[in-house]
Amino acid sequence: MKNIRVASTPTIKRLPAYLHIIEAAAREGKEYISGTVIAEELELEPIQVRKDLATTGIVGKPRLGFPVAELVQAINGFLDWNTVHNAIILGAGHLGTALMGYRIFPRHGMHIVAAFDSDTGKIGTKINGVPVYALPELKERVRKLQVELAILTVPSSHAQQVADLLVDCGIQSIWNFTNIKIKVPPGVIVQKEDLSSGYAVLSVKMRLARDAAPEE
Amino acid sequence: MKNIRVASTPTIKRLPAYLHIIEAAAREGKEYISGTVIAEELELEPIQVRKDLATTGIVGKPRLGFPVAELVQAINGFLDWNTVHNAIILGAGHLGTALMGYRIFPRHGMHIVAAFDSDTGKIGTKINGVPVYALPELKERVRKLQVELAILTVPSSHAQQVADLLVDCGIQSIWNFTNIKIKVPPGVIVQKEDLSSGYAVLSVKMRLARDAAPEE
DNA sequence: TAGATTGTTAATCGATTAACAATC
DNA sequence: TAGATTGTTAATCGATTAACAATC
Repeated sequence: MKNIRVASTPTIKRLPAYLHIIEAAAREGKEYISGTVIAEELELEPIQVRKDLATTGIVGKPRLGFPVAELVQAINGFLDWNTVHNAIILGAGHLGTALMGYRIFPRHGMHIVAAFDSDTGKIGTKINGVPVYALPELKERVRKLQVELAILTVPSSHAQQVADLLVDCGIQSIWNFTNIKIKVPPGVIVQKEDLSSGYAVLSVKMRLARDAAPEE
Repeated sequence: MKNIRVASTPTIKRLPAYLHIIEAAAREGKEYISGTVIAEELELEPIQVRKDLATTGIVGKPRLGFPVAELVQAINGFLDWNTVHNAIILGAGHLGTALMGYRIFPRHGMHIVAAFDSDTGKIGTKINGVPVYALPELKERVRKLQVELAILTVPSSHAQQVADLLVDCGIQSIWNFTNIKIKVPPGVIVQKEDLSSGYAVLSVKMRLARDAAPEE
């Protein structure tokens, strides 16, 4: 299990898309899948897919491609998606609720075991089977439930404040869905899910398309 | 208005974060902001901020920094966030509802003017002030409301089918929140918001942190 | 003035792409 | 066998970073 290589961030970001396709192939009973086929599906270059898959350590067979079952195992292993990680949601609004309902997360080892909100109407209820607690209970619940990851879906105005709380509770990893760059002590992992970035890229593409083909 | 430069995708993705900070500076009444200050706030290199800001065409003053008001205008102009774009939501579930409630979108020119869903319980109602229609009405509404952008928040299993519908209605830009790579004709812009990618990066970071500091 | 910050040009770094022998 | 696909090594491309003169 020690022959796990390093991979660049762009490579890591592409792995889930590969996994998605490879798992579909597995369900269809295919034994091998070629980098060429994956590349076509995702509109990537075959060489890029091969290079990326090389980081999993799985060797393919010329003419046939890569062994499907091994690849699924290796990618899941590389991403650590075979291990269970308990997570909590901070902010049981629509976004938080949407994430609680995502079926893929538990399939990738992420189990949302609790949500926290300041709305007394929600506290004590269950959303999608996930119990909603009040914030003062955070520390104890985190300890008891062995929470490793906190998902931040509170309003931006509360983001830093809640992040501070999380850090205080010993949370080491935060998935930040707010548009605030939160400040945390060194060592705490923060992954920012940046809607604005995506929208910016989209906006520029739309502007360029409009500029290219002016009026109708 | 023609001195808009090109910018790389990484640069475009950083611009909203810059804008966020610069607008805060504007609210505080600051006339100038230096690249150094922005860099510190975002934990980036000052040289990178300067390079990025150079694409806006705004020239800074040594010692002082960049003129705040001009930067705000230039970045918004570059991102085309001063122009109104009508958008629709496909799939009025929790994620769709969350997006309808985002206050930042209208501030960046994006107005969600309608939502579409197959749930008869939702059709005819308003969510966050946005009317929910049935899918068969799509074509007519798109035309009447002059919709430019469609936001795809349907279940993955329906993603391609709904995307086909959108293309058929003449939609040129799709913001895809499903984990499916949808197929569209050339010319149609698709921006994929990829939760799995973010989760993959986070997972690997967590694994590496764990491997680095083994057991406790 | 002194010195922090800009803008530009050059150097470095890293990711993508190309080329091609090896091979199932 | 023939040929599509792999894996490796090298070339290219593009983004980041460094260096530094110009300047407010």
